[in-house]
Amino acid sequence: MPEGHTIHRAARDHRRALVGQKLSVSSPQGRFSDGASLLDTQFCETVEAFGKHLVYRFRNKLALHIHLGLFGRIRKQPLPLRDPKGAVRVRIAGKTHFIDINGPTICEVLDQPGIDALITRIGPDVLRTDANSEISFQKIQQSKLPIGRLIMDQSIMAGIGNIYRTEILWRQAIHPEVPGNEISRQAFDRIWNDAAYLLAIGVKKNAIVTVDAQITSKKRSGENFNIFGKARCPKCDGNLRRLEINKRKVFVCDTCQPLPDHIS
DNA sequence: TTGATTGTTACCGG
DNA sequence: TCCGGTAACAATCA
Repeated sequence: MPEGHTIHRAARDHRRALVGQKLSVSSPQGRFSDGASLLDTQFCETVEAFGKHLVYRFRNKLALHIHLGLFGRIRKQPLPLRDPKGAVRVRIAGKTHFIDINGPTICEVLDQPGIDALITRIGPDVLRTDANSEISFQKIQQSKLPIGRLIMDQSIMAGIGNIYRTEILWRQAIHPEVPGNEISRQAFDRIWNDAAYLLAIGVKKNAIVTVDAQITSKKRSGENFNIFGKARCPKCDGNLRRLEINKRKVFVCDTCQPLPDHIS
């Protein structure tokens, strides 16, 4: 696994807690399909992420595939086991800690062909050093859809979510409604590189932080945004505009992210 | 109790 | 085939 690789929204030491350990994997609320094949005590060989998908590979050559969706959470706690809090779909217990996975939208056991199909289905992951960004650029260049939609399409490029979409485009002074086929190679590279930079920070801090300097972290979670959910642009102090792309909120500063003249 | 939300997929129709 | 729209699903918090 490439170093520095993300485990989406998971605790930083999640991997260390699992890899190489003898684990008991259970499904307290019976929600993963084919669970029986993983219920026996197993060694976890790797925990790897492909975009927002998590893959836990076990020595028996099967893998647990998790996608947290909007609401899923991973919680790690020291042993001894406690009662599950909320809807725990999977519980993984190691030597010193146990991990509860609450409310994932995908929770299934895959064999190798299944994993291969998953990796093929999603686009290049901005956090992977082996990602081929050229594939993403080609798809964007061939599309008239707004760039704000394209960079969040996980089959085009994997990793960016709704908050990062707004924040990256603001940081790179690109209006979210510019069509993909009007995005230059240079602009695409800035988006890709900024995404890789910000997501790596997110992995390290286990929080979404898109401001450059460590300003106040008055938020409980430690998260810090420039314009997402805000009223005024921190750069020009102008009013931000709120729009919707794909039924999701997007913020834009029309001054700092000008739309080309020929686009109304 | 209600609404909003760091997400994805399936399906339909133009 | 592409693209927009809608619905379904999920858990938690304010």
